[in-house]
Amino acid sequence: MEFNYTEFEQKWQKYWEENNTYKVENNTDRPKYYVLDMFPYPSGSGLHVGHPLGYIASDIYSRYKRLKGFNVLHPMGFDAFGLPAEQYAIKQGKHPARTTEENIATYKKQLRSLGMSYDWSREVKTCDPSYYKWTQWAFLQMFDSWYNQNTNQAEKLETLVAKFEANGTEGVNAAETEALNFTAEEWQAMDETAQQKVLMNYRLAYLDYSEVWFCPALGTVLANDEVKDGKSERGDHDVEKRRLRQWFLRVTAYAERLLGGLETVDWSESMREMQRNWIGKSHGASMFFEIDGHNGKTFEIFTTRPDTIFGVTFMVLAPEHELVQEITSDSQKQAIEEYLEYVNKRSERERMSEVKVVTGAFTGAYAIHPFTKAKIPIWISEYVLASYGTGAIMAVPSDDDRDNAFADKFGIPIVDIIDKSDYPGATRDDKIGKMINSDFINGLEVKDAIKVICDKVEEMKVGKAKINYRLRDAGFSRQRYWGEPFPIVYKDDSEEGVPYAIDINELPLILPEMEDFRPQKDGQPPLAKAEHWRNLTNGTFRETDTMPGYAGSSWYFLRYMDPHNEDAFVSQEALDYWESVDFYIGGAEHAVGHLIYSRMWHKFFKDMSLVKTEEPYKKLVNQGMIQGQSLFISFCEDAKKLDRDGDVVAEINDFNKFVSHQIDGGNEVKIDKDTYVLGKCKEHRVPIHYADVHGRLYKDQFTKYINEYKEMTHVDPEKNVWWKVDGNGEEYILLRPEVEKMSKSKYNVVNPDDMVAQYGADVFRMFEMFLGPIEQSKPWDTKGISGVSKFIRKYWNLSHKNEAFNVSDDEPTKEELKILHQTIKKVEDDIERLSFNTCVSAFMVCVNELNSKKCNKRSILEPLTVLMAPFAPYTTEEIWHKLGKEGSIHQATYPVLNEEYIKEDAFEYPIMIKGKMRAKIEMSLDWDEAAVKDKVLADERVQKWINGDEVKRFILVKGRIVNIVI
RNA sequence: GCCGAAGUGGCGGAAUUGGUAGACGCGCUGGAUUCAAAAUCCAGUUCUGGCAACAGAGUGUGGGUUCGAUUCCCACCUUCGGUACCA
Repeated sequence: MEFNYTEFEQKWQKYWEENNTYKVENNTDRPKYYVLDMFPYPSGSGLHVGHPLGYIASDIYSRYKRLKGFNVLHPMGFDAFGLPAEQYAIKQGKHPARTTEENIATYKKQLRSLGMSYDWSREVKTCDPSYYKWTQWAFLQMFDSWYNQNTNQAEKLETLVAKFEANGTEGVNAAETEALNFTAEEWQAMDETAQQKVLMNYRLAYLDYSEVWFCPALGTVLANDEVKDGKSERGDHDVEKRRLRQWFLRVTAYAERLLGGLETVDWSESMREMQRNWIGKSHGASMFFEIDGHNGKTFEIFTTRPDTIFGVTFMVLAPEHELVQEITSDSQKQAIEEYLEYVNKRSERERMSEVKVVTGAFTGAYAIHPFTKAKIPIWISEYVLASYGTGAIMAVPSDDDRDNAFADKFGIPIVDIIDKSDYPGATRDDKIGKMINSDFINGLEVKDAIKVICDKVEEMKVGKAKINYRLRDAGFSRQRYWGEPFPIVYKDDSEEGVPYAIDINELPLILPEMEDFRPQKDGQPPLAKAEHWRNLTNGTFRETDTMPGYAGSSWYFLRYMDPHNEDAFVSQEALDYWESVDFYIGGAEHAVGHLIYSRMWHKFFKDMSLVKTEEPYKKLVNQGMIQGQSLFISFCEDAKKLDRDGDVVAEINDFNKFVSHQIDGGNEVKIDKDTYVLGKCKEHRVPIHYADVHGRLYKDQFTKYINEYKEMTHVDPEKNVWWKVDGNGEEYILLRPEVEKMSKSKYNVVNPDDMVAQYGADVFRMFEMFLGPIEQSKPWDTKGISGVSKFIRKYWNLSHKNEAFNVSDDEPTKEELKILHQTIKKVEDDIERLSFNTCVSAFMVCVNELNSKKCNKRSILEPLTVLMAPFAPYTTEEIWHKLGKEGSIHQATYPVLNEEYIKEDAFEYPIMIKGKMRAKIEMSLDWDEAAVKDKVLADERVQKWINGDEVKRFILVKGRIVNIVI
C-alpha cells in the first residue's frame, strides 16, 4: 500500500475521537502530570506556523509521558476577550461574539488536523459566561479582601472591619493605598459612605485614579499599542492623557511572595531574573522635605542613596505630582504649564528611554534641607515617574548620571560628596567610596553612611529606612466592550460613587448584546450606552468599564481541572488530584505580564484556602517566536546602470524599472555581483505567496502581482524589468528579504494548512521540531521540509516492499539491537531535556542505518514505532495496526533501554598535540593511563609531531581525549 | 534607555558537565537510472593553498583564564522579545 497520509490521517482522527483516546479522568492509579500550553488568542487570520511550535512540543511531551505511564492532563482553550478581537469585529462589521466563535472554530479545526492529543471535552473559552462567571466571582473575592502584612496573607474584609471597630487602625499592618490613622471611635462615627471610602484603601481590588491615552479626534481611549510617536496609529491624530477612576488589583501586596516564590520553581534563570527585575525590590529611605513658605507643608521622597543627602542641590517632582500646581510661583506658572503640556503627549516609555535630551521646568518653590536648612530649588521633569516610589526625588548630581545631566543643562551646582580614589575605575553610580563634604558622616564608607543617615532621619522624625518595589498595582479597567463586565453597582452615579458587589447568585453578569459596541465619541465606555443594562430599576448603576484581557487568563489553568462545574470555580477533589501545572510552555513575550498576574491570583486563592500550592507553574519553558519573511521589490526612477567600480555603464531612459535585491541608502540597487543601479528607489511589499521559497518572483506571478496592486499597473513586464534567467530559461527577479514579526498587515503570514495538505501533519510536526531548539526564535523557512518528508517515507518503506506491508519475524542481530537501543537512549534523554530537534536527527540516523542494513524485523520496528509515536502520531498509528496490534499505539508502553546492547569496549581516541588534533588511535576503554601512554607515544604520527621534544604533560580523559603537552 | 535572549559553513542547526567544531537536514557539484523529466540512488561539499598526502585559518568583534574554550570571565557590535492598555 502506498503512503497515503491524507487517508489515514482522517481515519485515525476519527478513530481517536470515537474511542475517546485522549479523554482524561480526574482519578486513576497512575501518577498525574499536567502539561499546559499558553492558550491562544483566536485572531482572524487563523493559526499561523508560529503557534504550533510550542503546541507540538508540549504534545510530544504529553504523549511521551502517557507512554511512560502517567495520567496526563493536556487541555486547550481560548483567550477570547480583548482589544484585538473587538477591533477585528468592528472592521468586519460583525459582533465580536460571532467573529470570535468563527475564529475559534478555525483554530480548533487546524489544531485537530495537526494531531494534537487534547482532551477537547475540557475546552475553556474566557468569553463564555459559564467561564467568566468565575472570573467575576474571583474579582469579588479580591474586592472583599485585604492583605494582612502581619500574617502575610490576604484575609476577608470582615476581619479588618472587626479590627477597626475594636481599635481603629492601631495594630493594623495592611497593604494600603495611603497610610491612614483613626481610632475605633472615629471609625464608628463615620457614615456608610465614609467607611466604604476607608475600606477602598485596603481592598485587593480597589478603585483609584490613573491616566489613559485619549484621542479627541477619534473620541476614544487608546491602548499604548495604538499610540506611535505621540499620535494615534490610526489616522495620525493628536493624543493626550486623561485621568480616570479605574479598578486596580493590589499586586504589590504580594511583591515579596512573588519574589520569594521564584526560588522554588523550575524556570530558566533568565526568566526568573526578568521577574525579579520587574518586581524591582530596592532598599533605601523615605524622607520628608519641608517646602519653604508653605506653613510647614512637606513632601515625601524615596532614595536608595540616603548617604548622598549632603550632595542634594535640587529636588525633582514628577510632572503629575499633586503638589505641582500648589507650589508653582506666579512667575514660573507659564513655564510649568508649557512643560506639562509637553509631558502630556509623552509616553512613559519615551520618558524612560530619553537620555540625550534633558527637559524640565522650575516651579519657583524651594525645599528645606533637613540637616543644613539650605533652600533647594524644586523642579519638575519627565524622568521622574509618578508611578515609581513617591513620584519625587532628591537630586544628587555628583552621584547620579541623570541628575548630573540635569544639573549640567540647567546650571545647578554640583557638590562632590564621595571620594572614590580608593576605587579606580568606579563610575558615578557605583555605591562605593568615602564620604566628604558631608558634615557628621565625613570619612564613612558609603555602606556605613547609609545606615547612619537612616538612623538619624528616623530620630529626627523626617524619614525612615524603607523597602521599595518597582512593581505597580495592575490596572484592571478597560473602557471597552469586549471583556468581562464588573459585578459591581453604584448607588450614586457621580465620579465619587461608592461601589457595591452584586450578589454572588446573580453571577454570571452577562455582557449585554449591543448592536453598536464601538467606543463612544465622548470617551465613555461602550457599556454606558446600554442604558437598560446599566440603569437598574432599584436606582443603582452598573460599572461600565470591563476587565482587561489578562483577567480570564490569570486562572484558566485551574478551570481545565474541572471545566463544567457550576457550583465552584473548580472542585476540591479535582484540585487535590491535579494540584498545579507541572510543565507550562508558552511565548517569552508573557515573561512578566501574564506570569506575574496569574502567580498573584494563585497566591490569593491559596490565602483563601481555595488551592493548596503557592506557585501555579512548577516548570516553565518559553518557546521562541517564528518570525515571518517579508519580501520587497524595488522600483527605480531616473536610473543609471553602474558597474562594480561605480562607473556608469548606461543611462536608462525608461521611466520605470523594477529591479531587485539590496537597497543601499535608498538609491542604490544591487542587481547582481557586477551590476548596480543608481536612481530614486522606492520599495513595495510583495505578498509572500507570489514568490517561491528562494524569494524569486517569476514573470507569470509578477504579472498577477502588478495587476492586483494599483500603483504598479503602468509597469510593462516586457519593457521595464531586468529579468534574471534561471537554469530552465525562466525569467525572474530576486526580491529583498527581511525578517519581521509574522503579521497579516505585513503580508508574510504562513498558514500551516497548505503545508499539512502537501506533506501531511506528521511531516509538518517533525519539521517544526527539526527547525531548531524550542526556545530559540527563528525565521520561518520551508526549504528543509523535503528532508523530513523523505525521512518519513524511508521509515514507512522499512516495513513496505513494492507498496505492500512486509515485515520479518527473524531474530534481530546485535548490530540492529545496538542501533535501536542507541536511539532509545538518545531520544529519551533528548525529550527529557526538551531537545526535540535532536530527537528528529536521531530518528533520521536510526532509519538510515536500519535502511542500509535492509532491516525489516518486527522486533526492531515495533519499538521504534512506539518511540516515534509522540512525534508522528498518525503514521505510527497506521504502522502499529498494520503490525497487527489492538488498540491505539498512544496507549502502548514506552520501550525500555537495555544498556547491554549499547556497551562499548573500545574508543577511537583523538590525540591532541599542541592544541591540534593530529591522530586517532583506537584503544580499549579498560586500559589504564600507562597502557594508553605507551601505545600513543609508540605511534609514528605522534612521534613526528613531538619531534624529539620533551613531553611535559600527558592528559588522558577516559572515553574522550588524549592531550600531549610539549 | 532599562531588563532578558541570541549570534557557528551558502542556509536551518549539532557539539548534554571545559575535551575530535560542523552530527542531521536543506542547497549546491559530479555521477547512476531515464527518450527526457520528476522521483530515487551513489559520491563530494567550512574556507585558503595543493593533483594528492597534507598544511594553515576558523564558532559576531577585541582581550583574558586554561594542557585544552562554541562552552567560563571582561569590554564591545548586531538582531530579536518585554518595557505595565496587544495578549
